[in-house]
Amino acid sequence: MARTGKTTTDREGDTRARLVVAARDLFLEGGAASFSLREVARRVGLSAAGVYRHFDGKEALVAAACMQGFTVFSSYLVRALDAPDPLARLLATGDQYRRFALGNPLDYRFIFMSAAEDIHKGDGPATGPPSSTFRFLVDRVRECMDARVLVKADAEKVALVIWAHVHGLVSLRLSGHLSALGDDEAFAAFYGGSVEGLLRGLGR
Amino acid sequence: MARTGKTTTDREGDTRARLVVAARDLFLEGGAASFSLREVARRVGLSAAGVYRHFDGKEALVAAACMQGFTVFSSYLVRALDAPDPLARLLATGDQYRRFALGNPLDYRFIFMSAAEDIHKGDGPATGPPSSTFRFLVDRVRECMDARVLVKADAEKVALVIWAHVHGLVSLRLSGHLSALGDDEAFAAFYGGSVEGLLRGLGR
DNA sequence: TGCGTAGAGTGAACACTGTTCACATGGCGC
DNA sequence: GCGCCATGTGAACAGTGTTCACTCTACGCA
Repeated sequence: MARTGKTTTDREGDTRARLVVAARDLFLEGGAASFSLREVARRVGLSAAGVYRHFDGKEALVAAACMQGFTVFSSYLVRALDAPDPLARLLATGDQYRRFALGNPLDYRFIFMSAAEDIHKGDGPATGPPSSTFRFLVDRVRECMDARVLVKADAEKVALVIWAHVHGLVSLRLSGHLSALGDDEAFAAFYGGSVEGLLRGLGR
Repeated sequence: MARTGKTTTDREGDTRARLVVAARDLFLEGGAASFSLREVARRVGLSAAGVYRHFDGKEALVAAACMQGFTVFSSYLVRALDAPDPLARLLATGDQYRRFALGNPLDYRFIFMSAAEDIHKGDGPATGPPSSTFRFLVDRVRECMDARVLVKADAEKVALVIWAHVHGLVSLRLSGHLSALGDDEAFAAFYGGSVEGLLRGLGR
């Protein structure tokens, strides 16, 4: 059985890590459709069978490659904390979300647009990386409620509504259905007005 | 070159149609991942090479199979016209959209969650089946504006906002990220409240 | 009536893919 | 020094999409 946890020796961690970066490179080059375990092995100078010493199969390999997307995502989100007040931080959170999605479309697709069982399989409904970043949004919402800029309500449910709204805009954009809006800047403007309308309805 | 337009003889239309239904069956059984051109050919009693007399390749075959999803989608949407007044028709449109997505997840994924170039490739931004049904939503929005239940504004942009909101809720649900909400009925309730909040912000 | 042609369908082949198997090898602990 | 175990290998298997040269059959036309 392949080792899925932490590394034991330097050599093992070495080739495993090299497999992950090669897999990530290949994934970012052509997406999931043209992803090939054998090609990854080729780039690392390993036989195809050798990959199975480190990963349970193709799916596990691409999953490991995409896990790095979560780190990138977090690095975007955390910048929202620089904003001066609760409402600005909430809006900045959405802005960073949009920036991440448009700047890293393949990562975004994998994290938010594929069947979730593939990622955090078997766990409860509130586990896995997406939900850990979701808590970040809940905190921003609660902050706004405490500051009376949003009406008091179930912060988690309000956060879900905001998430769904932003995700809807962003994922339609990534799928090309909002291409009529123009370039990314025009989309950003549309996005801003849309979120504003939603927050208005949420009782500000 | 394979014939992509209308049928010429009965026999040709026959096997082409049989290929499409077999492809659709297979697609609905296992999704795009386990879809195989050879398996479709097998079910129809055709050699794999024979498929290329009717379709340009695997992608064209699954695209043709999924085109039927648009018909199903339209049959859902049109029921919204039974509602008595403009606002009810707008809300019913969203409801039917949600019902279609949850009842036909694979069709929904193909139509709204895959890269749009794969579907209406080469055409302008405002063509293809998704936009023809989008006009249905625009009409419902305009209807509401005429009846003063929504503030007058660019109906297309307001429709985009509503579409994105509903799509966000539905696609997060399909990806499993909203499973914490409970069963489909609980999700429907959440969905209703969410859309209500959005429309409130849109100036009702 | 016979002929030619165009389209439908075929099997074989090619170049891939993911996965498994028996086997080599090299470094580490006892 | 010996044995063990993780690491790695090549070969093989079953399957894939796609192409190619080849049949066969039905139809239009002289």
